[in-house]
Amino acid sequence: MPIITLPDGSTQQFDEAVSVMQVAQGIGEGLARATVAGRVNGRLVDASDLITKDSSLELVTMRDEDGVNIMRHSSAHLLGHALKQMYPDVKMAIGPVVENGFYYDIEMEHKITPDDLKQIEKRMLALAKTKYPVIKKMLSREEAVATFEARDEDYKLELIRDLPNETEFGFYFHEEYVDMCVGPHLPHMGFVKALKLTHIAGAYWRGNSDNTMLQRIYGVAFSDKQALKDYLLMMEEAEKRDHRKLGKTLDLFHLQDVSPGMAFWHPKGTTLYRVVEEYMRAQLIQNDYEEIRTPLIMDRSLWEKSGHWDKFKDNMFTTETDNRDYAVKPMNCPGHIQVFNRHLHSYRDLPIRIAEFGLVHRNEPSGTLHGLMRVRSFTQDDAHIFCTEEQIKAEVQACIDLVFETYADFGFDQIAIKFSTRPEQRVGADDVWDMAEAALEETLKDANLDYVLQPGEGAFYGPKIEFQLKDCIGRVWQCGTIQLDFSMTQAERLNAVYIGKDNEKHHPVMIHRAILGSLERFVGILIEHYEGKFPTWLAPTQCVIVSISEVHTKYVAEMSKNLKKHGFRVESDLRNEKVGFKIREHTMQRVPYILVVGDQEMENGTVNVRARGGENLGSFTFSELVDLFTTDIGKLGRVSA
RNA sequence: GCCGAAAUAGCACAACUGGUAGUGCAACUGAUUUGUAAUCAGUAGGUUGUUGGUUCAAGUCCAAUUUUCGGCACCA
Repeated sequence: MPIITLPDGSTQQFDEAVSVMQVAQGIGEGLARATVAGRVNGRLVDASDLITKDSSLELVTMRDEDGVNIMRHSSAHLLGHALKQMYPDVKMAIGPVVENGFYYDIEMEHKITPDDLKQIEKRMLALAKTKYPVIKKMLSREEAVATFEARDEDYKLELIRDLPNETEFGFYFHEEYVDMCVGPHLPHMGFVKALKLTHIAGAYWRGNSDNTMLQRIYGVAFSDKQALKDYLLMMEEAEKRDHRKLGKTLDLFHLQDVSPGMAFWHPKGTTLYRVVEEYMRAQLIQNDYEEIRTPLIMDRSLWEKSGHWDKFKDNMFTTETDNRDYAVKPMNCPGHIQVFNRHLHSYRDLPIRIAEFGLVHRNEPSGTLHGLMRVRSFTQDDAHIFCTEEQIKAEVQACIDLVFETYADFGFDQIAIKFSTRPEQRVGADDVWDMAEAALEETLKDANLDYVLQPGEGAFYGPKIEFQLKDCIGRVWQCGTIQLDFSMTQAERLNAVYIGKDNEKHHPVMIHRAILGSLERFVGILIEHYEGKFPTWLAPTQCVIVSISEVHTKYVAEMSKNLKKHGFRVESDLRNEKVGFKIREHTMQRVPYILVVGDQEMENGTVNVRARGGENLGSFTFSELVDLFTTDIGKLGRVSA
């Protein structure tokens, strides 16, 4: 005799077990039609599921994000339904929900083409339009196995085998198609209205590169057609921000197949890169770091000793001369320890913070390269802090503060934090790892920061905190990192030493830290973040002086010279073109300020200022102009002053 | 590295089933001396990523290779 409590606090009593849908029908026909699933005592269940005891119940509709995700999940089944009709030999693997949609991994002879995708999508929508009911049945292990054996679903059978303790399996029947799933799913397919298959890709079975490669079909699905349209429009807008595209149109950098994964920086891109680097250099000085430079190529034995060779030799560039093997540095830490060890240190010297804009090379697998985001040659704003165990927390805290301050100056406030612990392949004893992990985690907790734990994802020498930023279409890129390392400084590794209070030799703790991470990647993210409309302090060209006719040439030259004296990045446009034409070009190049100079301005000793975005700020004298620029540049990229 | 797709002038793209590689913008030259998102006219520009093959004939078909794109795996 279940008593059901609804979200408004009202209760309903039933004589016997009742399904979610029946309760919905009792409340109203319209609500029943809209019901996708139920949330019973906080747990999502199918609309057909029976409630047997006293429970709270919320009806889940497509207005609920959970409802939309259920529809997405059922859309994956729908994809299976359509595929099986069109390609009877297809074997289904897994089909989960992802952000905005779903995918299904499948195996079959025929390689799906983009054209096929359209046909499959058409079939899916036609099937959905019939609003056929989805019927759920719980099957015993034997029945489940028999069902999939009859259908040659090898992958599904493997999934069942891997759940040895499970006695019952949820099966969802979509007309002649059947899929196994914990659910919940739609009561009928009429809820699927706004769906698009987006792309095909390869994916390893169970995410393991030793396994077969399957075909993965990605799709997106939304509650209604407008939401789908909005999403597709948003993706189009996002593509316009792509740093690879803007890198070309704004003449910032290019990539060329003579050097895959290594950027050629053009003058404008170099300026942008340099401003970022100089900002970081100023931060180093403020925060008591010492900047150094170390060799690009070092003897292989050093990398063997550090442990990098063992783990990463396949990804290291090497060279050989005079019968010696060298490796191009993939990290800066071994070099920094050489500089630390140039003389004996006292405990009084610690912490010692050694920084380098370190150019590193990593032979990343060819398939991973991606514009400036994943490259083979990049500069890290790297630093290593040598300190005592007592100093760890204060130093890590200072690093975290610096990360947030720096990101804020660049206009980022959405930052995800990950905390990664010991991996399987690692150096160092477990009690040392215990200590290192505890130190990092405590600092995160003390700072009241939300973070996601990633067990087993740490570096081979220590646990790490990672700071991640999103690119324009939601891909997440790691930028900053703070890693704790008790191993590299030990005698059997690179043997960094200081003399303690006890007059004995000790090995310092080393904190590896980078704020921006890879300068290349960070610049790429900046390009996308600002859509190339950089705040004035970053803009490669801060203003262009545009002459109206030839008679103004000299005045423009003088104005340009004076602005450059103040350190502004100025270009002049003296071309024999109409003003409208010149303004159009510089606007498209996203220059923050266009200064127009004609007879009037020359007479009054002023310039007419047009701000990016088209606003005319009016006439400015030279000193007013300097004030305007100085104030603007001083704001850096901060969202609020 | 794996799966799939793509590569044509500086850029964006075209060239039906194999039959003389085009268009727009940019560039260059000339005219125009111009007031806030495109002045007009002309000129030049390509061994169709590379190598090999099929064919009377290849941008187009086949093979290899390089790079790029979308994912997957990887990411010190």
